[in-house]
Amino acid sequence: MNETEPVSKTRLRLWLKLLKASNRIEDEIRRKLREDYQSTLPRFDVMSALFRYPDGLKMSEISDLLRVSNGNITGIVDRLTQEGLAERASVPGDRRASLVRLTDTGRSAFAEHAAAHEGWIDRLLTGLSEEDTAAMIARLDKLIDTLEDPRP
Amino acid sequence: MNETEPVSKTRLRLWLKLLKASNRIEDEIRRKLREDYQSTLPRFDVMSALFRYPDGLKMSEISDLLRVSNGNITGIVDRLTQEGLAERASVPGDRRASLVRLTDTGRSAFAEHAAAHEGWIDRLLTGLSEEDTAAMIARLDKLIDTLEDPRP
DNA sequence: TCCAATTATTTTAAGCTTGAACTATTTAGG
DNA sequence: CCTAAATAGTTCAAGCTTAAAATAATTGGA
Repeated sequence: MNETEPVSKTRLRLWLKLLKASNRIEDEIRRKLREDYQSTLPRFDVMSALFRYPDGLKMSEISDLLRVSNGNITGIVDRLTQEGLAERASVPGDRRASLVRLTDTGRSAFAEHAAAHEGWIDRLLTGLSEEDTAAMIARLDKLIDTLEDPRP
Repeated sequence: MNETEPVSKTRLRLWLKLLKASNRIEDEIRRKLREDYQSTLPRFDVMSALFRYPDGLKMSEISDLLRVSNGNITGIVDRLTQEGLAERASVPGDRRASLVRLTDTGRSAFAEHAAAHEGWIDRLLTGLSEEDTAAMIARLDKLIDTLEDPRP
């Protein structure tokens, strides 16, 4: 590649490769969730958040954690509760809010999905050495730090 | 981090960071496209593909390039043509197929969006050094190679 | 105590996304 | 030449996603 490539072009190339890699992995995860569990990645993400908080999360806490809109969470939680995987409970002292928890069924279903998910990722990333994996993690940490920094 | 972490956990951590970084950047790109151009990332992607092929692409060529379903492309191209940014033309000798091209309006709009897009990526990735950028690119190339390898 | 401002969630309209079914057309083999 | 199989694109149902509007409830200051 040309040594005189402007740094903005190099960064664009980095972004396109980042996008390509994450899209390829995500496509595979979505396919496996659908085929093996008749589920979806957004449901998996919501269940994952709820799994980490056994006492439950409020709707807006879920949307904050997952960085998606409240309206989106309403729809996903509606479907999870319809299928008996999650339930809404009232919040003492605040009739506006509701607390969402996984049911026992939901917890065990998620535990199985999560184990399988880890196996899929393990297989997909087998081609990277441990050194490359560690080196990527270190640099992604730096990148994430700069992305989260509110300074311009 | 614990030296004895299983390699599958390390790979899972890598995946989650990859996802976090690409989601943060993508969210910002989507926001800027909507606020500055009243456009969307899928439209940008389709226009980008068409921009690179001035003689046009068939519908299924667009869906192959972008790795999305034909039905999705139908909808996006419908809206781009309704807004005068693209047009469909017939394919000599094959009445099933159609060829999609950007209009002059579409070409100039995309050129502006693409220049802005490069500037946004440049700004978002400013926090990474040139060494780190190159090191990431090299490793993402390896990762992409393994993801594209059809061997199990 | 009252009420404007704020908050929590749902609803809405619009865009995107998939996989499957459907329609129209082309291709290839008998 | 004929027709089954394959192909190109559209339509459909269902799920996701956003931002904004709407509704119900809470909060805090005058």
